[in-house]
Parts: sequence; structure tokens; C-alpha cells
Amino acid sequence: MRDLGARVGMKAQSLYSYVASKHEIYDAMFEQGYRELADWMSAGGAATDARSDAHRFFAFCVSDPVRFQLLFLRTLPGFEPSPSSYALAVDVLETMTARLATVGVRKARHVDLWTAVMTGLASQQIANDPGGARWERIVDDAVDMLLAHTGSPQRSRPTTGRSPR
Amino acid sequence: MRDLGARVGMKAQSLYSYVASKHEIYDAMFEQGYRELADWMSAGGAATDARSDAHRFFAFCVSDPVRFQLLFLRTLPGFEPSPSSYALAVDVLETMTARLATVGVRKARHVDLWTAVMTGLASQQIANDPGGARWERIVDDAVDMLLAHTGSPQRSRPTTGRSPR
DNA sequence: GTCTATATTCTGATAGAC
DNA sequence: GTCTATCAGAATATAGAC
Repeated sequence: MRDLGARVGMKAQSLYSYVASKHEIYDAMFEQGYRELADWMSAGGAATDARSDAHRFFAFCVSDPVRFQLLFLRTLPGFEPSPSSYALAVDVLETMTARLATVGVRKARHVDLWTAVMTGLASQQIANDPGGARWERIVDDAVDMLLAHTGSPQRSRPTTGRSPR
Repeated sequence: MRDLGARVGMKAQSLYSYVASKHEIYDAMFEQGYRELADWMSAGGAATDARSDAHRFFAFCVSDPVRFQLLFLRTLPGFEPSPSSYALAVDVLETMTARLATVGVRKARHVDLWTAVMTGLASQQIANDPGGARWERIVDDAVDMLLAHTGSPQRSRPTTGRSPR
């Protein structure tokens, strides 16, 4: 609270004129994070290319490790999003599920697999090669693998000429 | 430190007869965690079945979320493992890489892809379905997908009769 | 709308008695 | 080897002056 106050030119105590508690701030950040995700993904245009979508999501994750931790790792001690914030998160994730359906991913288990793979790539990048690109470089690889396994047959191997190995 | 002291029947201050600082404890836990991982994986016998290896690793991760966070997420503020602990971690991970080579995964980028997928599955399980099995259920699926993409041709589709869809 | 003052509790850590 | 006593500072939060 002191750090935050300093950042906005206030004493920590003055922040309590605006929010009731520290967790209320976490909750607002959680909600804002998911709104940013929705904006970020829709800014990429219609979901037609699985690779570019994956790169957009990956970039969103690694561009703000703290936000990534808040939205996807949920490791903040004692924090749980409020029902309304959680509902927003579910809503945004459903929109992303719809984008996946566009490239032929329709089964719930396959959507779960996509989220696990993409967040896994991002978390390893953040944890083990911050500032680098070691896991970013295999995003394309991962997308091809996922599409081959989960996508509709006709879109599972787009002819981009960049297939790995 | 007070909680820890209480757990071992001591005042927090007495712990400082054994360790110099809290971070020294973190470091010991980090080292112990990787030793446990090495023991856990080797207890599964020789690495011949990618699926059972994957399930072993997944179980190791979700069986202790705090340890998982310490070893693979690295989100503890201010903590970095000591050089010797880090060296141990690298060593254990190399042993796991050797296990992967057994099932035909030899390229460094493919090893990175495996770790990202497996830790991704575990972190999603821990964060979004603690105590459940939503992501555990797709471990087999993920292994088949990974092997098809990264394994040696002859082992990429083991005839277990459980291949998904 | 922001401040000072303060309450309360907790944090990691040290000194020194027994 | 563990204790009591204590420290210095940080945490979240409230009350009330200006």
C-alpha cells in the first residue's frame, strides 16, 4: 500500500478513501487484467490464424508477469476474485474458446489442453528465461502440434512452409 | 518463521541456531524438492513408458502445490536458489531429459516443449481445479500428442488401445 | 481530498540468560 | 540448545484534523 501510494503521489492511508481494502485492489486488477486480455485478443482481428492468435496470447502473458500470475497462476495468498470479477473472467475465456472453435478446436478437453500448453509455455518463459525467447521460439511448434491433434482435419496443417523438424 | 517454529516445537528465534536466514530455508527446500523429484522419478523404474512417466511427474507436481510453485514457477518474491542448489536442479532436469531421450525425444526444443506442457497441465490443475482431475484426465492425451510430434517415429503411437479420438 | 497520528499485528532477526 | 527479551521496521487499517 505504501509503494502504491508513492506511485500515485499519496500516503498509503489516503488510498482508503478510494478502496476499502487491499484485496479490493487485487480484485480490480484481476478484473482489469481480463478486460485487457479481451481487448488485446480482439485487437488482433478476427480469429483466423491459430499461430498469430497463439503469439498474441503468449505476448500478453509475458509482457506482464505479475498480471500473468494474478490471472492464470492464482498464487496470491488469500486472494480469490469476487463473483462478478470471476464471472467476467469466465466470459472472456468463453470468447477465447469461441476463437479456438474457429480453427476447429471444439471439444472441451482440447480447449483445456490449449490453455495448459499456452500458459505452460508462458510460465516457463517467465520463470526460466525472463527477457529471452527460448519458449517463445517454440510457440509455432506448439501450435502445429496442437492443431494436428485437436483441430479440424482441413485446418490442422496450414501450408505456411514453416512446419518444424 | 513463527509458524515453522511452532511446527517443530520451538520458538521462531531458536531456529536461528540452525539457519542463518529465512532464505536459507527456502534454498534448502528448493534443494530438497529437486532431490525428491529425482527420487520420485527414479522410483518409477526405468523410463520406458512415456505415459506413466508423465503421470508420475504430474502427480509429483500436484501433490504439493507449494513445492511446485517453489521449483517450477519461481514466484517467491526475492528468492533465488544458491549456485549449488541451482546446479542440483540442472542436474536433476538433465536426468529427466535423459529419460525423455529414451522415448525418442532428443531435440532441446522438444524437451522444452515437454516441460512446458507438463508444468502447464499441472499449474492449471492446481489453479483451476484443486483436488479435482480435470487436467489430469488429459495427460494421456497430451503425451500422445507430444510423442506424435517430438518422439522417434516408431514410438510415437504406442499401441495401448487408448489413443484419444 | 489528503494529511498526521495512531492502533494493532506481524515480520525477520539479534543479544544474552539459563 | 532453547529460552526470554527485545529490536526495528513493515503490514493493513482507522480516526480525526485541515
